Parts: sequence; C-alpha cells; structure tokens
Amino acid sequence: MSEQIKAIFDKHDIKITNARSSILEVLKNAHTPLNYEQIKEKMETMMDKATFYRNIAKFESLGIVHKFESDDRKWYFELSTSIHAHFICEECHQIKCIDVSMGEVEGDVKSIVLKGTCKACK
Amino acid sequence: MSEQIKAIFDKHDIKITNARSSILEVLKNAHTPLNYEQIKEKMETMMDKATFYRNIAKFESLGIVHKFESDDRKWYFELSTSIHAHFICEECHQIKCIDVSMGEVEGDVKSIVLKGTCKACK
DNA sequence: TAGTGCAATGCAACTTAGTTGTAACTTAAT
DNA sequence: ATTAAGTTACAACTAAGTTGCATTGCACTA
Repeated sequence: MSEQIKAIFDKHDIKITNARSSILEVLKNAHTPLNYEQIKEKMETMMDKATFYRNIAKFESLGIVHKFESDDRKWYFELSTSIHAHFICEECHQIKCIDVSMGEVEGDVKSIVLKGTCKACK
Repeated sequence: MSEQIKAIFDKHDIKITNARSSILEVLKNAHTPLNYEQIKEKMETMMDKATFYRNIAKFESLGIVHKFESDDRKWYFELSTSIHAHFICEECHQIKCIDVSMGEVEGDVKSIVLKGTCKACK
C-alpha cells in the first residue's frame, strides 16, 4: 500500500481492508475518472460489486472520492482533488479533465460536467 | 396545439401525433427540465413509456429536445434553446438554469451541468 | 372519400447499473 | 488470544430505460 493511500486511512480513521486499499490504489494510478467495470479490470483484489459500491459510498461521504454521471448511465469516480471540469465526448465517449474559469455561481460547486463533441471527433 | 409546436412539426417534417404534441406541449410550458415521471404527470394524453422514450430519442436526434442526467439516475429533458448551464443541488435536488461564462473549450459543447449545494441549502 | 403503405403505438418481456438483507468473516483494540 | 464492531460475499431485488412484435393510425393518392 502506497504512502498516499495509507495517509488517507490515517486521516479519516477508517479500517484498512484489502478491498478499500485496492480501490484507492487503482484510482490513485488513474489519469482519468473510471467507472465500476474499468476499476474492476484494473484491480488485483476480487470483490463483490456490493462491496465496491458500499466502499465508494463511504469514500464519497468522507470526501475522499468524487463521483459524477456520464451519458452512459454509469458513474465515474476519481480521487478528490481541486475542482475541475470534465468534458465528455458523445461520439468517442472519452472523458477529459479540463480547467474552466467561470463567473460567480450561487452555492458551492462540487462537480462540473460538459458534454458535446470533442476536437478529434468534430 | 400551439403555434410554436406546430412550427416544430412543419420545420422537421415529422408526423403529427397526439403523443408527440403532448410531450412538446408539456416541455414548452415547463420552466425547468423535467424527467419522465414529471412529464407523465403533466400530460393529458396517456402513452406507454416506450412511446415516450422513442419520441424523445427522435426529438433529440433532430435537435428539438436536449437531455442530461441528474444525480438520481434519471434523464431530464427540455426544449433546445441557447446553450446554458444547469445547477443541480445535491441536497434539495432542484435544478436551476444559470448563465456561465467560461474560457475557451476544445470542441463543441452541448450541455453543462454543475452539481453542488445551492444557496438555500447551504 | 376510400384505400394503402409506412411509420407510430401499446404491450409485455427484457436489460443492467446500482441496492439491500443477512449470515459469515476481519479488523483492531483489549 | 478474545471479542465487539465494522466489513464482506452471496443472492435476491429495484427501477429507468430498451426492444420485439402485432396492431393502429397518419397522410398521401386516386
């Protein structure tokens, strides 16, 4: 288990389990948000989907992980970092992290998703 | 059937049916994007959900209607207008249309969804 | 206005991402 | 090592949206 993941467990005072460190390790190494299927493929530990979703829910409530919906009725997950936007291409379904500067918005923004057609598909 | 709806049928040269005009009429009168259940409640014409979703898909492909996913695994629909963003409150689940000005983005943007906590819930 | 072809509809069965109940098992603290 | 509290696997479930197909209805022609 990497130092970064260990620090997360320490900080939030939750039990260290194989399932949890495995999920976080995959998310740490990802360069883009991933859905359940994609995370499952990359994980070395086998686990039930119920376990996966319950842990993801816990991570989310602790602010460790951030989730959003794409246009395929699937949820995508990533480790929480600074607020940034995601561009989802409706043609190739690739997800790209982008920086956006926007005017003032009422309320706390936790996630920004743009959909459309990417440069390559245009 | 209102003039506005009639104009849509004329423009796109598609068959006028009760189901179609009923769906469009509801969307025309809505001040906010609606999901299937909400549209169903407001419609006077009864129709099967298969009919609803097939027509919505047709409207979408013609650019008449715009769709996006909220955080409840449901799709929300509205008549296509100028590009604007939607703010979805994760507490009260209300959807608010907002204007955002953002820097240049690669590709064509068709939808923008922000999620977070709205002013009232904060 | 009656007839006709093709598109739209209703029904029912299906798909699938995510959820829930529960008994068995781990973790971590004593 | 013991033990209580939290975690896991398994299987059954939920519900939004989809699909196949027989029937119906729109709109065009004569």
